[in-house]
Amino acid sequence: MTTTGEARARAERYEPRAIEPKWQARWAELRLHDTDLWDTSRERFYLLTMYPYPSGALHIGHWYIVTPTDAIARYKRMHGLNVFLPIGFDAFGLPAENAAIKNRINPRDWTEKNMENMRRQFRSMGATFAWENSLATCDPEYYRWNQWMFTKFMESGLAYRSVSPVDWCPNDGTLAREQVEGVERRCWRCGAKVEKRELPQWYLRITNYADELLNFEGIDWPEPIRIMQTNWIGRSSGAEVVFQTAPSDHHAGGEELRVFTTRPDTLFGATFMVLAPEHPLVASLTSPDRRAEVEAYVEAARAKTEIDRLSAEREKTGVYTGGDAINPVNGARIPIYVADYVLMGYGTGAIMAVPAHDERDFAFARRFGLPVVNVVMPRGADADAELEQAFTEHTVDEVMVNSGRFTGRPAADAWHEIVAWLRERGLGETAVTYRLRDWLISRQRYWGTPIPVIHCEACGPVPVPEDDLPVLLPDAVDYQGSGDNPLNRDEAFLRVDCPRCGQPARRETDTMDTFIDSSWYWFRYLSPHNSEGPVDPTLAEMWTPVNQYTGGAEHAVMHLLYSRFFTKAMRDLGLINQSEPFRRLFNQGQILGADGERMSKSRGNVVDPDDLVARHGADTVRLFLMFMGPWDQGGPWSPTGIGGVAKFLGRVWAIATDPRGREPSDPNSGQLPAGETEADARNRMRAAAHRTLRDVTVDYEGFRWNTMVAKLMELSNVLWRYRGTSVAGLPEWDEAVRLLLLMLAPAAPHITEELWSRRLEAGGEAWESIHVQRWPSVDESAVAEATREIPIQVNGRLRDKVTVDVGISQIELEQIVLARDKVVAAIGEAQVARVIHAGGKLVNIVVKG
RNA sequence: GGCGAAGUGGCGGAACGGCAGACGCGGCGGUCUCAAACACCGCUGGGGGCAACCUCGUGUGGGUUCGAAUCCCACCUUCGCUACCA
Repeated sequence: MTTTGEARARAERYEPRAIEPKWQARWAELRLHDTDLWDTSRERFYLLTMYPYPSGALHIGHWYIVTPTDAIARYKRMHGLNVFLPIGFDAFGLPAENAAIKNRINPRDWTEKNMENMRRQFRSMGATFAWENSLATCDPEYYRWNQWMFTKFMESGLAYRSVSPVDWCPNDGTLAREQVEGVERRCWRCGAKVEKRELPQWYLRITNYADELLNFEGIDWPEPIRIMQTNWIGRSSGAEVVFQTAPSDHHAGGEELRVFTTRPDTLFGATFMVLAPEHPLVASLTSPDRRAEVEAYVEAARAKTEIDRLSAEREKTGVYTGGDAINPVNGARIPIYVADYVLMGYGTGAIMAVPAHDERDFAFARRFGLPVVNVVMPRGADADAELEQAFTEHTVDEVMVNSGRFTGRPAADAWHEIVAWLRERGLGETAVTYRLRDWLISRQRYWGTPIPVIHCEACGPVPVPEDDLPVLLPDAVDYQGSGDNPLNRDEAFLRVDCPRCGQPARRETDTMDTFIDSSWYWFRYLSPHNSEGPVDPTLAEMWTPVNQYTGGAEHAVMHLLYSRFFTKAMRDLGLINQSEPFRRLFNQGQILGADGERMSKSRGNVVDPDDLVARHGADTVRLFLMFMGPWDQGGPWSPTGIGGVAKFLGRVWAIATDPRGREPSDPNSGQLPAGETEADARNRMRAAAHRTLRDVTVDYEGFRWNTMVAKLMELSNVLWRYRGTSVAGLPEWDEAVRLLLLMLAPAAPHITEELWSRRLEAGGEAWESIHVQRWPSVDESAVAEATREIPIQVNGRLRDKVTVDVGISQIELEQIVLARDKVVAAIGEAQVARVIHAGGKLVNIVVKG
């Protein structure tokens, strides 16, 4: 018998550091992953993963997204598809600028350096990106097309400038609405409390596409994302109703006051009205004796941050303006209040308040002692009962009360009848309102795409002519140690003549939200250096929509919604002719820090993949991330268990390189399992390999990596048991090893390539990468089984098992089953009522008594 | 408050109408070693039994079914998103 030391000296061990860089270099040299986009001979597959922000280094979360995406690419290539898997950098944005201010360096240098490091890291994981098609959004070659499209949008009216209250972060300037987070109303980037400011800003009319964005036909996206987008767009249908202001000492009256309501059936119950503090009619409605109070309230509301406005247990506040309105259905004179629970940005910024049937109005009425009039009640209820809370049910069996001519009508019908009545008199109409607002894209920051506009005193804002694009972002900037946009001080940048009238004018200094960049980048990957236009129409037609997109769900109502909008807007510019960007979307889960919190430098819980790779090798890290759990789940990072994956690869290595090796410390090593013949073993290996292939293929298709890896582990365990025995090295063994390597190749590309090349060498064959091999096909005859073990239940409880021929008839099976000792014992004195044969998989005997 | 997802061994998780706990970690016992690490072999949901086996078990309570972790109803808990949207 050999000693362990001798055995080890003989068998070469798996050493990832020795093989991974070698193959990465070889793949790059052979340009194995650059895609020939013009190849029409094969089916195309555009696989896209969300491009990263060049923060400096990849963290384990990037690996968690990219590793399986890369495995999909490799798997699809093995099916003969022409796969395009590009990567680039979301290279504009605040961290670069903040780093620049702090360290007094140029954001461009900082960004370039980070991208270089991250490219190295991507290569170290063996990712098969098409680097030839890479892009960085801070490159003028890229952002000039942001500008070009912006000017087109200006021409078509899709981009516009407007002065309105915007969310303002003291550090980061203006924010889009979805960049303000949580109850606390904090900035998504820096966490500062967000205020409201009144500023002239640029917007894109995403609301024009609200209805189209609600339609998800033809795209296969996760239900939760579709729901989130649907809720975010927030379509609600109701009616717009015109009230008139009532004349009084200080106000002439007769002015239209429009409100939006989803409950026109409750119109008779409107006992007061409420205007948002910003509403234009507030000033003229306010009576002299109330002016001081109203102005103070409006001023306070403006100064308040949203947090304050929402805090205090949502206690309702407000003041009476001294003005009144006339309810169009019954002529009632009702008071008009100002209150900040009504928002200027939604509907018309004014509401009719129906305290009996709206919780907020009810609370307000209670607080201010305003009348509550019931107008919709359950059939048979007391019409004038005093309500404890607002009655908001609106099902089928409510009837109208206190509603003039409509009293007694079913509430469901009255909804339409009242709208019809209003329509006839020109006092109202059905209307649809959206929660979605136009997209605020101005940012008072330097490191972004300059908005290509020139402000001329005579001509107003004028788009920069196409021939003058791009408006280059000046590289030499002086921050003077402040967060101010340095473009505001850059005279060379600012001074320009008006392209329309030639008079001296001034450039716009705001830059674009970086979500503009990411709203069309996948088109640009197809022709990143194209100087004719943003997209190459032929390539776009060939390759888009993207077949599969992978990335985090946190972008549900930001990037993923903007991208859909942009695709439609680009379609309407005639650039492309498709309406959706991503045919299929998969949202992987998020890897959290070991503490269960989101990974961040400030928390100090970031996991560095370089360390892990240095210790275990890229293949082990890749496989471990895939093995952790379902891909859409994510979870807290824990490295315990990575040793199990390393052990698995070590065994694969030993199986492939040393089939005759034995385990010195195992006395049974080299022996077939007790009672098993060589023929049994050969069948078993073959069956195991082909069953694994059948099942693993399904897992690959469904991105179920954890079970995929588990099944490959099972197959390796079968082979491990036979290693060193008389069947090791026989054709069945050899076939099983071959299949194991092929199935593992997309997930663990380096070790499989190494072992594959050794096989070819040993067999005297010329080298050909494992990654260009065809995915094997299942031999059904190997999978088929002659006998089957049938579990036997009595009244649903497992009592016995029996192995029978697969083709056995139910009658025969029943005879065998009922004769089994354990079954007889379990039945006892009882009577057999029924015998259930569950598809030949199980027998259940139902007994009574 | 609203919308959504999820609750299974000590842990990550399999199974998604038909043998609960695949696969792996950890733990326990053993082989090898001067020793440690590595590697290897065996056991490992709880309770009972020398054993074959019995019994209880998938957040809680009901229901449907021959049979429920899986389907239905109610509740509890956790995590995401949202937040006075008229």
